[in-house]
Amino acid sequence: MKILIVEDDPLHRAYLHEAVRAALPECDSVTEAEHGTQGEELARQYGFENIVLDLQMAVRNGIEAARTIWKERPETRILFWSNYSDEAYVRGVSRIVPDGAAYGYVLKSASDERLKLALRSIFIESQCVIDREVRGLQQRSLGQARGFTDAEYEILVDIALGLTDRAIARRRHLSLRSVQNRLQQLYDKLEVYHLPGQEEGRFNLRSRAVTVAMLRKLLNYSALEKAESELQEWLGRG
Amino acid sequence: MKILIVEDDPLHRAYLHEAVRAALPECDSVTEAEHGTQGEELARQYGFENIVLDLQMAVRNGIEAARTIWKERPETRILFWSNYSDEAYVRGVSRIVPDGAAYGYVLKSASDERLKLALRSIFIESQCVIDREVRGLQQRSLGQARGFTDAEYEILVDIALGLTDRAIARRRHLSLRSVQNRLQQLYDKLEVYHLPGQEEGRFNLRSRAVTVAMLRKLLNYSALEKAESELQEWLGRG
DNA sequence: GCAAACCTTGCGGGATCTCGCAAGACGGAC
DNA sequence: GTCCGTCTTGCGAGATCCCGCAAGGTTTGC
Repeated sequence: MKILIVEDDPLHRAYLHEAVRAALPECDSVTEAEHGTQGEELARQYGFENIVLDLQMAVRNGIEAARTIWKERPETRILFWSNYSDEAYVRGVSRIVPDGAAYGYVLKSASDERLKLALRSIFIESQCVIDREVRGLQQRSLGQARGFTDAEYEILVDIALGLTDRAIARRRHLSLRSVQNRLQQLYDKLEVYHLPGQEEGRFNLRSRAVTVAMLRKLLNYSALEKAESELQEWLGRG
Repeated sequence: MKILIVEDDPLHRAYLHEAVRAALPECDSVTEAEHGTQGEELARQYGFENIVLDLQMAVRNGIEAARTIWKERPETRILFWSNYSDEAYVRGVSRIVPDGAAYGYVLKSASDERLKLALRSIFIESQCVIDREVRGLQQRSLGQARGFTDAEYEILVDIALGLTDRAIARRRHLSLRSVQNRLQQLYDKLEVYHLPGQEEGRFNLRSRAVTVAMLRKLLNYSALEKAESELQEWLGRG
């Protein structure tokens, strides 16, 4: 059995290497990659079926890497190992998981024991292992109950990018009024209406919504980055 | 000589501990704290004069911790050890350094050798050691040349928080038109006017400015968080 | 077939934002 | 003193945003 580790930070990489060795004695080869792009190349070149992948990487995002890896080989087993349980990441991951693929999501704050268990479950048993804390988010995120619809998330991203109502309408093939409707819906859910302490005076809803979303971790830097590059692409075609 | 290490991540904490031991044989006691609050308490309780401080921490930000530590004891020597060289962090740090205090800023990506050198320079020689990459930012950030004025940064934060022009005017004791002037200035510097590919159509400048600032790392999550709590405080006094 | 819930769209009005034009205040350079 | 650059402020116009009201369409369940 061969395992590929893709992780930015040398310390974490070494730790992972050690953990894999300890948890999986049946593993006879551990390879390390220092960023997403290198990870993709190694995965393609040597056809790794078991990958441990960091989500936050400077050069190439874990989500981006996973997307291309899974596109070329959907049965690859991937364990995501991440610092945070931001909704933006969780949503990103669950968007790209192929049907029936075995994957896992473990936080870096997890104990050695949890990590070991996850490694064995995924790579030996092909089971999905999702960290408790992340699981909670996933439910809300996908189950719509109290969480965000795709439509709402989409428009949140659009205003975050700085698109006008008109531009959003063109991009999403909607009328102006529909865009504004969705915006109201978003504002409702984010509860951005009145300033907390004050009686009179309100926020600029559009900007406030984005910031509240960031503070609540519905949106984060890498989600913005991804959205921005998608926007650029759309503009190019537009 | 006693040294306090304040760092979230157990791996990095252990690495730092090791590095301190190796670089400073004259150091006879190394203490570890797991987050900012604990770091503050330990610093206060035992009067540490030499502290290695992580900037990104979940519980209490390194910048916040440093602020209170320096308030109580301005001659404390602090080495900031950080993942990123975001302008938001650099600006945050240089805002709170007391006059004449010895401090350092080293990136986590630095080599063992660089870290060791920095440790000795700061804690033994009381010299300031700023990482190359960070230094560049600092020049631009403070020297105004091509960088951002305090006024511009301030208004950037205000619109990021979702304040209206009127609210900003009240908060900063300016007229409406002055606020709008500063906004135009900000928009100029961030170059948010026309969509790149397109001929017609524009951005929503207000939202776009915030996102561009985030993408350029003039603003980041922890800066937003801090600004939000300051806003809440201001609203409370209202 | 009908009702209820949801989404989409149009219209219109009031608030807000963006910004050109222009006048005054202040400080530094000569 | 005088000139110049920077910052502040007022006025006003046009664009955009926020949103109530209301009509039509689709889906779901009875």
